[in-house]
Amino acid sequence: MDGEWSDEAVSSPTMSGGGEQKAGGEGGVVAAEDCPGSPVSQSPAAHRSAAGAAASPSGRPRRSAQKRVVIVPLTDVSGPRPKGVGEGNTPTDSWAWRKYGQKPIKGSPFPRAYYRCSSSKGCPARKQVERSRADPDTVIVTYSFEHNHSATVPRAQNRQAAPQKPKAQTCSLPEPVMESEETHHGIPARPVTGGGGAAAVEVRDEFRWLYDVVSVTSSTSPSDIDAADEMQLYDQPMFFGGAVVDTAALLPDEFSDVGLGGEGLGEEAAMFEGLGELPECAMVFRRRAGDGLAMAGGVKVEQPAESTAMT
DNA sequence: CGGGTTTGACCCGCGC
DNA sequence: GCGCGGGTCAAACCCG
Repeated sequence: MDGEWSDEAVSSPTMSGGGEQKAGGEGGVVAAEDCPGSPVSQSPAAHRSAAGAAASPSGRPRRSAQKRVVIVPLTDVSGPRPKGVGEGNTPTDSWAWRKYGQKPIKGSPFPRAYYRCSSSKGCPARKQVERSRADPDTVIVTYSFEHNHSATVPRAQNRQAAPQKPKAQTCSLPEPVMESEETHHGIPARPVTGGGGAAAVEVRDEFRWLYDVVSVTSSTSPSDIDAADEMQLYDQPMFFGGAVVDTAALLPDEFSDVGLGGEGLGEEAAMFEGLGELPECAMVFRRRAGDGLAMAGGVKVEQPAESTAMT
């Protein structure tokens, strides 16, 4: 149902059985799941053992941590990466992410990349980036654990992250981003102002590696994309022009059943509270909720039953 | 020199 | 008990 594949939902068999979720059709969507008051683990991923142990005893240990799922339309984020963007991520937000692994996921043509917060040594914050198999145009970013440090990283620190990755791999990508895709998703690249730019950029960076994959499948004029991308990401307030979709949409068909167009602002509100680590996203949510942007450039926040319950 | 990315291998948990 | 899949760590390489 609801598509909460994160947290425990992830472990649900649905996910595995899921086939391709036809995303609600929207693409730009950002869903975030805030965990109930889960205390941010101190160092869940510190060690594999820790990870295993940290996890829940009965459910999925490794993935059981609280997770926030953010779905972003590749188009929005997808950018040929102008140039100083890193491959995996850039802390466009206040944190710096370091890629520590990438693995192909069964059933998904796209690999999943794993990132850890490099802003702080002991920061347990983790993030997983993968393209939605249902909507290759969208990227699913799953945030796990919260940062145990202030998001305010001195620009100096960010600086390294921002300009980081010039790697040549980028050159191989023809740039998959297609403007049409936006339309395709129904996402008119909404400029959701609000400082969400960071998020967008962040996503874009992460997608870099995704682009590779995308490029293989589809190709578009890099120039156009580039321009468009920059415009969207830079000229505009930068945000995922995404529409609000339910996580379910991105999830396998099974999840697509959901239809929450925007139910609950209350949930979002609650989630915002827990979005300490996702300031940008939080803003977006708020915007959507308050302005009613809803699918336009909003973000859908999906919370686990627990969260909802607590709310 | 430091930081980050990439790739491979290893380990853990779950399902059958 | 075995197999599969997922997640993380470690080593090597590259770039700034």
